[in-house]
Amino acid sequence: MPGVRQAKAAETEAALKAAAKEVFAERGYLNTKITDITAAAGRAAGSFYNHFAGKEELLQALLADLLAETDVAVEADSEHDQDFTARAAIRYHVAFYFRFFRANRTVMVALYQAAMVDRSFAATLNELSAPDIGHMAEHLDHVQRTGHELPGEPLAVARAIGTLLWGFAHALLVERSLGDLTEEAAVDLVTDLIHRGVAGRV
Amino acid sequence: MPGVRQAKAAETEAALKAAAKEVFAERGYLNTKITDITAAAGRAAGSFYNHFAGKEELLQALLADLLAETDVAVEADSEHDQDFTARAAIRYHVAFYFRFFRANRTVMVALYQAAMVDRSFAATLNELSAPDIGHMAEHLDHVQRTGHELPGEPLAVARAIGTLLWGFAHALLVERSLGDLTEEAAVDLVTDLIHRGVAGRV
DNA sequence: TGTACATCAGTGAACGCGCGTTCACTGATGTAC
DNA sequence: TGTACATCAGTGAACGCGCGTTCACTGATGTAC
Repeated sequence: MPGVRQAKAAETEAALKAAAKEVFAERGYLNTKITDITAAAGRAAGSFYNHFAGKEELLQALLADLLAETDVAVEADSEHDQDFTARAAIRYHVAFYFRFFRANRTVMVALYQAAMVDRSFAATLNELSAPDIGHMAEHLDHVQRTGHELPGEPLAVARAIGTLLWGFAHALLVERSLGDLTEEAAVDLVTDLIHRGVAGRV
Repeated sequence: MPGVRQAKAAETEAALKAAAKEVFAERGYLNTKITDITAAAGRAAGSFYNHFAGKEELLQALLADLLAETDVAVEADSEHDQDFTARAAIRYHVAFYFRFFRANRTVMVALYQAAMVDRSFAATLNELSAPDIGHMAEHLDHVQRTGHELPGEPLAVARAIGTLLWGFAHALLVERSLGDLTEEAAVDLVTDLIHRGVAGRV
């Protein structure tokens, strides 16, 4: 049975990643020690370094996994209503964002925490959101060209929307500081805010 | 000259606080070592513990100072237009928030970073924003009672606005991820978003 | 198919760095008489 | 006003804990012949 070694090693690496996600979710990236991860994965401390140079590299691996999975989902999402004056089009985007955030919150929040301490992760986070922002800016540009008065430059408005989306998803799904608001209600609220803000009326 | 000791001690404490702010602003709360603070203040490491039990307590002292100063400013702010359907009323609030954030960003961001690592600071931050949110919720309640259709419950909308304000001020004044957008333009953009979102039209 | 050797993932005790925290000491300020 | 002693803020070297990281060792897998 050739490749048994490789398979075992891959298994250990996967176990470390899975354990890292668990323990990040539980106590946060910044509060997590290497030995917390290896313990949760049921491996010896030294084993970690067969796979990752440190906690940062592990996080980057988690991000790489996330991006690999997400490419597919974004592909499927590319066929959507372009007209940002239509509430349904905005809602679709907002719901997509919330779904993405919920599915990947552990890694997203870990990245965010890492960014507090390490400039390179801050840059990574910016790069991550850039395509989304650009995408929204295009939609907004179209809105503007069809005669609507935006509250600012398309790019600036897109950034504002990005901020609102992140902040709201974070408040709802991480801080849980939005009372008993359901995700549905949150999506509707954010959708309305954006829709009104963009299209200029109810 | 009685009280010279007290005065010297108070001076050292003030120097430590001032140095802490500097060094927090420079490299962030989480990346700051006790000895970074004492070095910046030109004191010996051991001196720190004559004044604070640790970095957390120092941060709480900075917060206490901030709150003491701010009480006055908020007092002066209490005479404002209550009608949140008026753009000017919203703009006043937004501008006030941005001014506050800019004046106190170092401590606010330090608190935010501390909250990533320490639940009790997360609670502190929530308590800090609670009055503001409540205040806005009242305004929104009034808007609702005068026949406007809000995008959600007043409290939920107030929280959304709080999220938007924090996120935008943070992006503009800390991350500097909003391009060359000026603070004026940012205030106008956020004002428009809120105004349209709340009042339902331009 | 079997034997001998090489390679490698995993182990966990040990090492050592960084940094928070302590503490014996100093010199100045305060108090008692 | 002066002297003797007490108190206290500040000092910085030393201590020690926590944790990341290493490394000699083990046992299993792979390779050569």
